[in-house]
Amino acid sequence: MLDLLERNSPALMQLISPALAEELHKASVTVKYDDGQSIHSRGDNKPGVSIVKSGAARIGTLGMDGSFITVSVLGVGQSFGEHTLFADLPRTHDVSAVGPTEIDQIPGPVFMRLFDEQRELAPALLKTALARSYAFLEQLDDMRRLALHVRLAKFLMSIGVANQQAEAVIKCLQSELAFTLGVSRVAIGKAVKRLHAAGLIEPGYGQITLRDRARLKRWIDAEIKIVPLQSGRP
Amino acid sequence: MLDLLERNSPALMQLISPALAEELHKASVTVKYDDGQSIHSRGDNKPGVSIVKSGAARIGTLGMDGSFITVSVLGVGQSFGEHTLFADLPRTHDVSAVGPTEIDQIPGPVFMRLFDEQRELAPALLKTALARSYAFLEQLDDMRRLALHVRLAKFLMSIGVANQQAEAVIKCLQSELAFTLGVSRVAIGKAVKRLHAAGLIEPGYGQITLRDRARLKRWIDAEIKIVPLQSGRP
DNA sequence: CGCAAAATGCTAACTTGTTTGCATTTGGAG
DNA sequence: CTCCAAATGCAAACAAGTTAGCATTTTGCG
Repeated sequence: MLDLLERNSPALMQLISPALAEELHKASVTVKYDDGQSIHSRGDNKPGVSIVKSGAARIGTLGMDGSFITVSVLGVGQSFGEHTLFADLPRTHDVSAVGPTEIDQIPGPVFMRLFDEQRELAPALLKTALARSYAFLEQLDDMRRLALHVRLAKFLMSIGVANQQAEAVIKCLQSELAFTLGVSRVAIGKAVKRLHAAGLIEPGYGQITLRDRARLKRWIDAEIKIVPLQSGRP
Repeated sequence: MLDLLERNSPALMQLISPALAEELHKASVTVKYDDGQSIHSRGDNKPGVSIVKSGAARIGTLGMDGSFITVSVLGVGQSFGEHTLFADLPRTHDVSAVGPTEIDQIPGPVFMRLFDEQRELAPALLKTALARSYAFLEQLDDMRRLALHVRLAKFLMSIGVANQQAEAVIKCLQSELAFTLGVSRVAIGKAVKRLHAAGLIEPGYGQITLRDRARLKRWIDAEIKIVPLQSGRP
């Protein structure tokens, strides 16, 4: 499943020591879910933190008309639900399993006890919260500022990142891209055509090839027209 | 200045004890800015936390073409820049003063020392970070899901909240609303006309009157078509 | 291979936003 | 009170999204 936001976000479990990770796991109740099964519903009022142990969790909002808007898909090690403890909010989103999934559920009071005892938890939680906050903000900015084909290019770039070579083949359906970027398939089709016409990508059946990632990056930077950010600290 | 996001967000300084607030102030360097003066620029790499002592700070992104997109306007007691310490990010936005403004600047190492010593700081920071995160998310959701006139209604509702009576007069220009919601004045004009036609608001010169806030709320809930959230904890 | 299902391409009619330009209304300064 | 500047209203031409429907290409299965 493609995801716009969590790709570059750190996972809580990777920010803490193995010992603390084990503590968290021991403090939790592990629940198994089948594909598509509901983990939490918007409006639920049972405070606690959840951590994806295996599989993935789709976070989103279910409309009364049956529509569903995905906010993010969390992978192994990622946490959610912190806002029920620290921000006095109920569950704000619907969460469901993507594929067979195990979730470590840590009840509110238990988590708060660990939070008080284990000093390394606070900075790790802050890091995930702030990184997400920034990812959301960037997304908001992009939606206001950038044309769809530029947002698409940016997204494809963020996926193709793992690859070292200039060319990168991305296996994805246009309908998945549409869903992820929150637009229709037709609109994605047009955006793909534009990027193809610019010689940046090569569309295929169930895949898109980035022809030259360095060139694509330069093209994106030129389109975005704001100062590109460097790495965090020197 | 109207702001979409911070209206319902807690301010760091209101979440901590007066003693700790004083500690933070003592640890900081207070800098004065004139209206419009730049406080930070995107890409700056000087880690630290800033707190609005008086006035207000506009957070946004300046495009190379001169365009500026406002993300939020922070009022007295609100903090920013935490991500430079906890999330390993450079300054991601341009920040400038709205009116004569004083900012308490706390250098990174000093803030981290206080963070380690003062246990109440972590939960307060988490609360602000998570509440902002949720506000951004809701905003993203609304942009994808709701028509402009519904978003406008929701925003007017959030402003008129302080008032106890059914009617509430909101002093604001349509161009300010346009700026805040990130659309053109013409689009706001059309949205206003629609809400007026529905008998929900009464447009005026430099103001908009909410005719019946309870009815407006019901109308919004019906349009939004997702489960309205209740208060945080019972 | 041959076929059915899936994915993509494309068109048309429509909606809602943008920009531009100008007319009209309103409030306040002199 | 008069007049000017600001705010609002409105229209036209355009841009970019939506839904709906259907043609075409591709893949994988029997």
